[in-house]
Amino acid sequence: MKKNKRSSLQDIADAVGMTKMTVSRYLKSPTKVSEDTRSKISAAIDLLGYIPNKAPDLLSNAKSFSIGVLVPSLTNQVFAQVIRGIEEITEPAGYQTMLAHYGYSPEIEEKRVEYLLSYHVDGLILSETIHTERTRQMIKMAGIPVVEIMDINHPPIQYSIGFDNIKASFDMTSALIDKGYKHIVYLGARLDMRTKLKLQGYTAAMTKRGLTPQSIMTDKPSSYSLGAKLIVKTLKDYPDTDCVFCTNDDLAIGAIFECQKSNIAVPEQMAIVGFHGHDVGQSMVPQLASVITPRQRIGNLAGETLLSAIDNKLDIIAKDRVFDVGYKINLGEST
Amino acid sequence: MKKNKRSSLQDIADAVGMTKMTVSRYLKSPTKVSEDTRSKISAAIDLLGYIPNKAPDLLSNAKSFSIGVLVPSLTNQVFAQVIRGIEEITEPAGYQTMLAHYGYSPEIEEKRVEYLLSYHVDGLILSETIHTERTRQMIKMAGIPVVEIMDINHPPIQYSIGFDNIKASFDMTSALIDKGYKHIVYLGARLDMRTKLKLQGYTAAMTKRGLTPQSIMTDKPSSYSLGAKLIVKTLKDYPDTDCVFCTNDDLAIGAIFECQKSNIAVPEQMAIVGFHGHDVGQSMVPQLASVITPRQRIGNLAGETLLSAIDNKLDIIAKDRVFDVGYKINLGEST
DNA sequence: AATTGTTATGTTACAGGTAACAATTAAAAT
DNA sequence: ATTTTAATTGTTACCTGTAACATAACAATT
Repeated sequence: MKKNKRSSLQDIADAVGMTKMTVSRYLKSPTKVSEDTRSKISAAIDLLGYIPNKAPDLLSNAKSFSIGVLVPSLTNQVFAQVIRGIEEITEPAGYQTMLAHYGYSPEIEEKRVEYLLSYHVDGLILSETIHTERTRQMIKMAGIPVVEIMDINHPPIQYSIGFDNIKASFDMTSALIDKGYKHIVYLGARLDMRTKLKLQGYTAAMTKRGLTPQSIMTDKPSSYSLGAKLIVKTLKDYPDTDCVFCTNDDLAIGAIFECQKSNIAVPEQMAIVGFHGHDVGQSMVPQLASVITPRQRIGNLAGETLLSAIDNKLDIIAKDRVFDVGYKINLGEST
Repeated sequence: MKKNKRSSLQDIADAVGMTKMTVSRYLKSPTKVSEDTRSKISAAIDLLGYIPNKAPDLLSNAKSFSIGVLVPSLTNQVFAQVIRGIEEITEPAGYQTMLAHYGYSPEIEEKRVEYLLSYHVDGLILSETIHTERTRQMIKMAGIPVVEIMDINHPPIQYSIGFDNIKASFDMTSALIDKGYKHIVYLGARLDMRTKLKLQGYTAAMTKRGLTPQSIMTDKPSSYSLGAKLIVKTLKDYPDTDCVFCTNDDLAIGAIFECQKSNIAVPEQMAIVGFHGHDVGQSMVPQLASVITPRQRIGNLAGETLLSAIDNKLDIIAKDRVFDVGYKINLGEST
């Protein structure tokens, strides 16, 4: 089943009685070889079935026309949209995306960065601002452009594109307080950096307005069912609660479903708020209050920045390495 | 910013006054070099920061310990779960996943297959049974194991793992008819093969029971909002409708939300049914009726089958190349 | 003292495509 | 007829790690 090795340029060349150089030329710029040769090589390729080989490209220091994209999770729709945004830019420019995920762990991220660099990607997009020391060292050694996305609270390695999670969370909390809520509880899952930043913003807003911050945190991964569990726990631990601010939409939607099951009126008895503005939440009844973040735009900008950096076109932006895309507060129908 | 080339084994070797062969030995099996050399090389690597290089591996015909996984879409949660299932098996076995998507297009799939093969993946998992001629030829030439997943209605290239979309759709439709629904409309989006197979099963069941199959099809990609639009169109085009069978959960959930907005009682006035059994649908109120498919299990089995084939352990299964994982009909609360 | 065994390291060759330069041939210009 | 130019193809060298084999140095055994 697997004996006959795939054919190389040499095999094609032998078949037509020429050198592989000529075959190489045929593939890269057909007009550089004679009409006659062209058709002979074409026939030989049809017969023998040539599959391109990336190995020599990597071996020489040629551009690989591939970029590495690292996201924490593939099940998280937020990143699916970011990826789409990236590829909208990089695909038309001829770059292949090498995608990997690291389950929110800096150690796994390190392994993934090594993996991507071992394939000589021309640039890297990371979804995190926290990295291991070796991750940073490898990136520096590789000497390729890097764009960090999603949060802009840490100084970037090179460029960063995202929004201020602390401020977003602060603003949403303030808006909820303005609307009259007094007992707002923050629900956090998967204790990654962004969850912590949002808690920080929430806490600051509550404290500033003389209210007591209260939170329920778990390191379990987010899911609808976890949202359901957390709202139950909230009602038990903090019976006065009139609003829950969830670290993401999945938790919030799960919480709403649970309230619907238990006949708790949303928002009359319980206001529920999420983060990011997922499609589900925005389409559902009641429409979920959420911090709407421009995921696709982040992807677009990350792609553009990376490509510009790869092409050394970034002297101008060099001073302005952090790009804030902002966010929008939507109080929806669930508050 | 990008002058200093990353260091090669030769650079490390030069730094400690040895040949790169010794450095190579140190990396692969440290005990093969002397204690003294070991610490010197280790120090040099720390200083110069060696990043592994896949190029020579690819160039020689060494196993790459990578597998290619092709999914139609990353935004589709179904495939996110399949991927998780695959990696649960392949990661611990030391294989890296090279992931690519092709937007339901056989032509793009062809490009992606070429891309993956150009990186010498050891095996391939495809989410489709329809491929271009060149895709098939390349796979044959490459001589690597291939597993096709999701549907088992077409004879596989080598192995296939999934379920019978026609039968699943037939069974669900029959169950709906049994429950008393008479005017069931099928809603289809993104007219890929599986949508068509499901329509086929639906049509067969309706016809068999003396009912008139009616469908609304669009080639737009599935989304919640499309589900909303389609239910509106259904009510206009087929006012008698008492049940809609959607080609996937996204459409169904969008339809339910729309009904909730328009005060159409689900299921009393309109029953709504989806396909796959997404978390959202299973958690929501009312719980969505759906064909529950074992996505993660498909991934697990695909991973296991592929690894076995890579290790040439599949003489036994060779006769039994199609694996049916089945499905479950859940009539939920939305019927 | 001569032989064998062991350990550590070195040498050579190879995988496949392409840049850079060289060579050949035919056609065009003097 | 001779030189110039253009078009086409060939040659060489290179990128990097490792398998396979070779060698060196020294310890252990007879």
